[in-house]
Amino acid sequence: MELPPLTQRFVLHFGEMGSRWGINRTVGQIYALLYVSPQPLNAEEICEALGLSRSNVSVGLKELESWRLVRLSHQPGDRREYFSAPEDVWAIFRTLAEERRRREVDPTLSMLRDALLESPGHPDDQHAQRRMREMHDLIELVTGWFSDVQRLEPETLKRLMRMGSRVQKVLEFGDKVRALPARRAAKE
Amino acid sequence: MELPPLTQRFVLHFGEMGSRWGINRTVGQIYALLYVSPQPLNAEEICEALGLSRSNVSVGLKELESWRLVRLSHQPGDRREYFSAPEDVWAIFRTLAEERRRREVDPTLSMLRDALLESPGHPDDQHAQRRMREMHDLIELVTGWFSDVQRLEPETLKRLMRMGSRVQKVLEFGDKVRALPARRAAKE
DNA sequence: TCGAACTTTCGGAAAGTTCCGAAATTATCG
DNA sequence: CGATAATTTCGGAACTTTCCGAAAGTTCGA
Repeated sequence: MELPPLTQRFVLHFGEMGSRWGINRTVGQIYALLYVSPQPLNAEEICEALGLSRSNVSVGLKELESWRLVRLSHQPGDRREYFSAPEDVWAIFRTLAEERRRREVDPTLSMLRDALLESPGHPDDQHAQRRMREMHDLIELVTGWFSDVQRLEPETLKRLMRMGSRVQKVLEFGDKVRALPARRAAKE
Repeated sequence: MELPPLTQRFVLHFGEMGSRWGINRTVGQIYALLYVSPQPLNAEEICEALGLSRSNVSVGLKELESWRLVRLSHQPGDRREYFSAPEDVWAIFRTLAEERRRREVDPTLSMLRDALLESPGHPDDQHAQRRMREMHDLIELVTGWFSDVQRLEPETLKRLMRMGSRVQKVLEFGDKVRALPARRAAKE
């Protein structure tokens, strides 16, 4: 691997972090490289740059595709596939959040939904079910809110985030102004 | 393992998910058990309930402690340690978010900060650094906002989340009302 | 301070993951 | 329809993680 120094540091760091992110070192390195690369790269170039075997890179790219984190493109008069990360870092963030949700929370949510339909006989299971309901409600609230917010324009989202906890003020204020039954929030 | 059926399903599910969450099966099962258990459990009881070795449970509990996800308690006249999950599922959620941030994003943020102080010589590194800045700014914005919001009361937070994307409206509204230099947001 | 009750650490077997090179497969061009 | 370039799959070696039982360490009452 002979990359310019900053790029190298970035790539190696992502490789190390890979395990914590639930992807492996190779996949982390590949994505880091694509992310900072000024132009799309083909598989061979990735092997070259990172000192990985061709097959390993192939599998790594498939993995990244399954995360919807890479874009494919072609160069005229060249039938190799070229890979790149999306330009917009917010798009990457959103995809990551969506995929993580799909893999890490949806299965649990559906398991909880099923469990809540049962009528437990054992008293311990009755308590367990109450706990599951608490967890279920929290997850629904958080993920539902997340997908709402994800539909906002990046600019709106940025503005919202920069407000931080000052939203609270606005919220209270808004409440007072439109304290009319017709405009009340749906649930609760 | 002979747990009542609902509890059993919950425990097994968390075990399976464990790998996706970055903890292992055993740790997932232990936490699931503590979460639904009507009272604190000692290590021996956990072994018993889940059919795990004593040492394995010991390590698993240490792991959960390092995540700050378990509470320790004692029974009068019994010097074994009793473990439980916090009552409040929001507290669990917050701890999880904080720890994940600490482990999964802070190291990257600090690596990026360092990288942004350099003056890259290679042109590819100059591009790389621009990309790193984009990533850095996004992470700072998101995590900063997160820690702001985390300081809100759970009730306020719930209200905020139930509003979903309607916040946008309130935001625009608030903007119009207090369109005075003195109250402008700090950054932009 | 001794010993019983707990807890943790250690060493290694079993299981799982990563990653390579070779072989097989697929796609594209003449 | 081959020939050839590109990609994917396969089999197995190297490495890592998980998890047990045994040994060592800690804590606390008598």
